[in-house]
Amino acid sequence: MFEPSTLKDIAKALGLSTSTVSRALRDTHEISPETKKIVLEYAEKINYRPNPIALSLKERRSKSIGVIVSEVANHYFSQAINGIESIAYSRGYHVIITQTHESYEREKANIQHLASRSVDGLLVSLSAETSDTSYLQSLHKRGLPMVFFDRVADDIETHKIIANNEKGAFEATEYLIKKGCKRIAHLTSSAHLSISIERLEGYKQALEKYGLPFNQDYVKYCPHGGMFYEETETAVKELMALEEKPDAIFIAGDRLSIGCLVVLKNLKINIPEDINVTGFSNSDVLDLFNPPLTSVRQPAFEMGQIATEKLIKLIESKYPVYEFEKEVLETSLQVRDDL
Amino acid sequence: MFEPSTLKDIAKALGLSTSTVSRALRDTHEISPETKKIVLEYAEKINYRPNPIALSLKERRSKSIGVIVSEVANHYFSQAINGIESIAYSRGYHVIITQTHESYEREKANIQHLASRSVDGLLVSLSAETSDTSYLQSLHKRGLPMVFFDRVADDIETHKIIANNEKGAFEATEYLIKKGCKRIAHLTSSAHLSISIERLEGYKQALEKYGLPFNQDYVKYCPHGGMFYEETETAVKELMALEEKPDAIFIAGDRLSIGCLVVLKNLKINIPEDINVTGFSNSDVLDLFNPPLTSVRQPAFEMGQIATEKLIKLIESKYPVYEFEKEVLETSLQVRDDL
DNA sequence: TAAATCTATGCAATCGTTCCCGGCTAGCTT
DNA sequence: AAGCTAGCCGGGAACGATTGCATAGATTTA
Repeated sequence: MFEPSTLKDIAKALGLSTSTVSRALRDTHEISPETKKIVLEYAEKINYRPNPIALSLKERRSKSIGVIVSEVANHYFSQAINGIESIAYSRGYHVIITQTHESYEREKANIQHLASRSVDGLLVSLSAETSDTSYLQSLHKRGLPMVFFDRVADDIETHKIIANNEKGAFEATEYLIKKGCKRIAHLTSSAHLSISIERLEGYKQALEKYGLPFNQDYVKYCPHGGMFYEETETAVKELMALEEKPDAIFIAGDRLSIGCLVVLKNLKINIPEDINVTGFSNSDVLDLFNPPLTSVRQPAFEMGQIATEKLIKLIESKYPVYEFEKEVLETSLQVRDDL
Repeated sequence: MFEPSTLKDIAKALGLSTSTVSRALRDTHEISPETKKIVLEYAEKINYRPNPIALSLKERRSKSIGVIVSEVANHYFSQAINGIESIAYSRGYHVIITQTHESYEREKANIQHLASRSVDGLLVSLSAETSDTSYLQSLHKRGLPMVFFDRVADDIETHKIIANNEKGAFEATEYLIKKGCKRIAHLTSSAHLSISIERLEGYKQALEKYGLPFNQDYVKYCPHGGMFYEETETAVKELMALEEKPDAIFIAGDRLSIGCLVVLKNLKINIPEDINVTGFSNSDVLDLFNPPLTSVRQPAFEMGQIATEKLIKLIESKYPVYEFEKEVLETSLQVRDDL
């Protein structure tokens, strides 16, 4: 079943050699116009398509890039993926998407699977659980091109595309402060993630600017990025059990933001009466939420595009690249006040 | 850069032939235990991994399956993809996801790209725009295994996994009727999609059972599945411009349901005062919406799993398969009343 | 003791494609 | 007329892995 035609088939049918057929199809100058015409017409007729696997073997590249994200069911990542695809397909590259579900083990397995399947490069956003990136290091040292986006590994020298997390976090916290909140908690993903560190920093800076004290008890981490309901629930409960209950929460991630709203609803904690909330999210439908959630939005699509462009440039570079850039894109605060 | 080691490298280093090395690694009985040990240890040391591309060329299969959905940023599809991955990876298959964004052209391009990249099989959910499936037909005739899920092509003989759309639609409509609605509109995707036809049928049956008249003006199609805001907006506006305004809308899809809520909000049409709404959706956070949306939920994860199992069975079958099944899974009505 | 069997290994073809190299036949130059 | 070049084409190696067959030496058997 399903036996695609090969060069050899054409050669046999036309009484030519495979090399002639190959050259005719690739439009080399050393094939006579008549032969070319015959070959092209026959190839068209039997709908010949070169076998990409054979090509990959010969060219030692697969024209495909691997993408590692925590999950596609995340507004930020699904938008970033659209950006990635838009560039990749226009440049003739395949996109293979894998999900870590915030698990280090799955991340490692997926990436090694991709690398051994000969993807030409990797677009990586680390999982929440990942703190050890040595396996990535070794792939990188062996010359596999990779570009990080969103959640980057600081100890690997390559291109990185991130949002201005500090400023985004600053603005979100400032927004809460200007609404009159005094005790602002911070719910975030795992502590070693680059985005967690940067967003925490922005949060701290806003507190400092407005003369509010920083209280470590107000910072709650979710090592699994809120993949389990219980994780988020515990964090919220701990916050609400504090002697000095927070009057606001700034949330550092897309999944976490929505997860936190669910928890608050289930715990019958009302927004904004009992507590104010704002967070990072790229969801388009936050307006529909009750109450609407003011959010920090990242330029996900553009981040995906830029990361892919840089990756393809790395892949197609004739010489090893040693100059790497960290591109920082601005976020935007989407104010949704329940007036 | 990045030159993985090959059988030849090992053979040369150890003074053996590639065939011996190959056999030693595959643990054939005809290699002496000592040789095996030496080869295995050396392979381990240099971290040898067989080149999957060379293997694909030889075995004439790639151990990868292609998935075609409208978009991953859709709760139904992202859950289905998780189901697909869970089975595929456990069976050693790669998953390549492509998005059509409801466009026929992109669907065709993606599928032909996948087929020419030698995926071993296809998991297909048709785009809203697709009515001509002849290009799929021809691939199928040439022997490429494929399984449809959710949005199926009736004229292609293969396995199909769908939800009980008729019953789901019936229950949703019935729910609206029991709430007292008399003029129930139906907002749906493009008319030729299998799910549209089945859901319309369930809607009609509910109307009939409860003695309500069927009015064609109350049925609005979105040929692009609501990919553009304007498309949904126009449909809703047309409904609300009718002489006998509907007092409820039953919506036939995930994206459409959420899109419709956004439109209603922007048009300042209030739920449930001005109109009642219910629809198909697999979103986990509908509870957070204002007002909450009662929805029909499909067993997306299971559908993905079953489709993948059947596809792999097709792929690995030694003989051509002519007996195909249509598996129908039950939906569940998630009642969310704003009491 | 010679033949048969067995063990351990190497050779070479194969998958589909590209490309280097070399050969042949014109036609052109001197 | 002999040599040269250009145009056109085929042969075969290579990419990395598997595998049927051949073959070497060692061992067993009649």
